[in-house]
Amino acid sequence: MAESSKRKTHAERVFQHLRHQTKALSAYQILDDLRDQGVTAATTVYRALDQLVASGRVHRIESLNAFTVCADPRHSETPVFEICKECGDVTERVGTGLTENIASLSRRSGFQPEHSVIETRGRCSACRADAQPV
Amino acid sequence: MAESSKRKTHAERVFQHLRHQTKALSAYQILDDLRDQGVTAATTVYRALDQLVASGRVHRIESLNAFTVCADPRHSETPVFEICKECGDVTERVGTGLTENIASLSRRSGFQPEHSVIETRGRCSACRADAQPV
DNA sequence: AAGTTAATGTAACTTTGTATCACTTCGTCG
DNA sequence: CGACGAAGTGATACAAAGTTACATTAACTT
Repeated sequence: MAESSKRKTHAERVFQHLRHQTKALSAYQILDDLRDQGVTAATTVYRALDQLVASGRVHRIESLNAFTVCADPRHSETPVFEICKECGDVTERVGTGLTENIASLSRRSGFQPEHSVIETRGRCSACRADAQPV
Repeated sequence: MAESSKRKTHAERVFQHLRHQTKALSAYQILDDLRDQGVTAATTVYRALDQLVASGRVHRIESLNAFTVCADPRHSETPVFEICKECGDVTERVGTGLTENIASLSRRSGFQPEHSVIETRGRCSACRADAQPV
């Protein structure tokens, strides 16, 4: 296997696995899914997730105790996660001015924000369409 | 005891206890604190918290797995919780237009929000003052 | 080859949350 | 009054989420 000298770490495997999901996965779910790729320890999964979150490639969804890939690691705006309570899909939205909104609130209260979490639960457009009355 | 026929439930004790805190408490912390008032089961604490959250008297802080009283159960705006990473105090702020902000984002994406969580981690004004350089 | 560091594993453990079933308390209604 | 049902509580066991401590292996350096 000459060409790809990239060492494949478990962190990379975790990332790749998350990329192919539309839902956020819990650490233990990831562990289960990756057992056949040689990931056997919860510790390892958590370490991988720590790195990935620290490097901004993955987000933790606090209200689900779960993880999902970052849609676009380049921007710095605080993202909003839309969590559909029917299908469970998680969608990241960015660039909404919410960061500034929170920051301005903080200016008033004297609080210095460093990291914000915005998660909203509801129904995604697909599920709304499905549930349309006759 | 004629006048107050109110039976004191554990839910009420949990609420009263939370009222006197500046930090959010975990369910098990509450359990420990209320043992001397006869609360002995985690189940009971969780049941109490379920009720209190459902009735809007208590909020769950997702990023802490902890609970705090609602500052003002009357309004319907989505609150922002400021969590100081130094002293741990949690402060609820309301009336910032964030609800509308998220709603307008949703209008674009077709998502129908029902409940939002906004939590921001940083330093409160008191801790900033303490840490002021010479 | 030896030494160092990064990656992984094992195992035990803590914290957080739920399920089940039993028991008590209390109001209500006949 | 007494039966009955609903609400409140507890004990126990368990499941899920997360951490700690320490050993081991793979890889990189010199």
